[in-house]
Amino acid sequence: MTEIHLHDTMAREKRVFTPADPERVTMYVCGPTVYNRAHIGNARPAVVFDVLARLLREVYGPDSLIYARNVTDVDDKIIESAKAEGVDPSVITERFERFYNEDMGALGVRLPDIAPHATAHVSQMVAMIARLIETGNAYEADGHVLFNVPSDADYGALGRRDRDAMIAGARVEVASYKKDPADFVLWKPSPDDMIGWDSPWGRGRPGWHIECSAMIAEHLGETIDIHGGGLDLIFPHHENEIAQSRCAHEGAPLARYWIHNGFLSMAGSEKMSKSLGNVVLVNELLAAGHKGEVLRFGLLSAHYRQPLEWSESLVAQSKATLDRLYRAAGDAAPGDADPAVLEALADDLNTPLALSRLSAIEDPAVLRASAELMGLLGSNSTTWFQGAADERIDSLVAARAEAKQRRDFAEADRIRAELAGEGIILEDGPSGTIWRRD
RNA sequence: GGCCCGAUGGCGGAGUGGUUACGCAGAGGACUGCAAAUCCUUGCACGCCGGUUCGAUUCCGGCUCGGGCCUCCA
Repeated sequence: MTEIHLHDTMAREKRVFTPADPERVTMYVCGPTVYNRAHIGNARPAVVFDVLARLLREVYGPDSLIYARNVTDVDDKIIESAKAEGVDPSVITERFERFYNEDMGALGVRLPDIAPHATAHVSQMVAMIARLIETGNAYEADGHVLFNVPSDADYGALGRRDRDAMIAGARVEVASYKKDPADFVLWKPSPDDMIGWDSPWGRGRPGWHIECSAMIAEHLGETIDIHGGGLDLIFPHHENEIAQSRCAHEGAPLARYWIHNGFLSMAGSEKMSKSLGNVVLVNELLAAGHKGEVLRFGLLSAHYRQPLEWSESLVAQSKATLDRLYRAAGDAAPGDADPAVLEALADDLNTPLALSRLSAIEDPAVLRASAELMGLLGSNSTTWFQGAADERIDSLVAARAEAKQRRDFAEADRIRAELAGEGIILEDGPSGTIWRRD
């Protein structure tokens, strides 16, 4: 069996991946908060962990992985959007979850096995919060329930920061009801006109961090194999998840491997973020005519832990490379994957190396199977280059062939130029002329 | 301010204590009626300053620049 190595954020080094149970590998990735459309930076973790899921299925068997990616469908930003539109929050969350799945689907991201929704797990959250109060790790104050950070001696291990650093750097005013400035919210009160649930502490709604802890315990267990997400989630989100889960589960660690993807930035600027307004939405890129697979290739062109600068030229290069790979693959059915490609992926998901190894593959069937490990080259090449069939183009191509036959090159070139004006490129090969959309 | 990460040729991007991938773009050639595609050939790099070493892009230290996190941003 292929040995997988993964960089574990907790250990700060690459470790051999050994699942607790090879027949039931568990992975949880923090999914979207559904209140707006995904930008290309949001797509990076979705694509990266999609590739990891494919790798795990390749190595351990298709049915041996349980991959869960949550949907955060209760959140203050959602509440604000709903209020702004004068609709129920579910209208917002259902709309943007659909958009999210459409956009990610266009990038070749498969749906996870489980997509738990926060709103469907409030009772589990309430139970976990109650348990944390019991164990002395949480307390009720002013309608809120807070996790008491000093009660957890191991707090801060993932992000490697001590309490003084956390407090010294705090850029948000500390709420007066907190016993300790580092304490974070597990439950907060909701006014009557706001979405909320009844609880032992009054009507309210859960804090963000408890959602993931409760859903992981419900669907995957107390200790999972892999927990993933973006680098920015290390602190506070994952740190808090770890503390909640460990304290509620008698010290059982939440995850055995922590995997974090690096950030995507826009060329010449800083982090792409909603608050900075420098976002490029996935659906906008698609609408501009970029194929989802091209975007996927671009996202995989850098190692997942490296920073990635998104640019027009990255998209253009990705397309050029993918075009060449599709030509090489032709319409061959997938055969056996090249071990060198699998080996690159097994080495901490080294997709740039894996992609480069595709170039060395001579056999179309092997190329196709190897690329499919990364969710690439899934179409047949005719569809890739031509899209929908077009009789008008076919007949023009036929007319040009006739013109060529009678050596009327002026007419042949006229037709070729006419099509070129529409972005159609002709290629004369030994078996006739084929066309493609540029 | 604290913690963390990065810096490789025109561009993207692996990797390595000593012969330095691969792709895109460029140049030349073959092929083609001309192109396109393909094939062949080809130029181009390891941020700066020290140190360790027979030898450093690779290890160590410092610096510069860039990026991320510091309570709900992937």
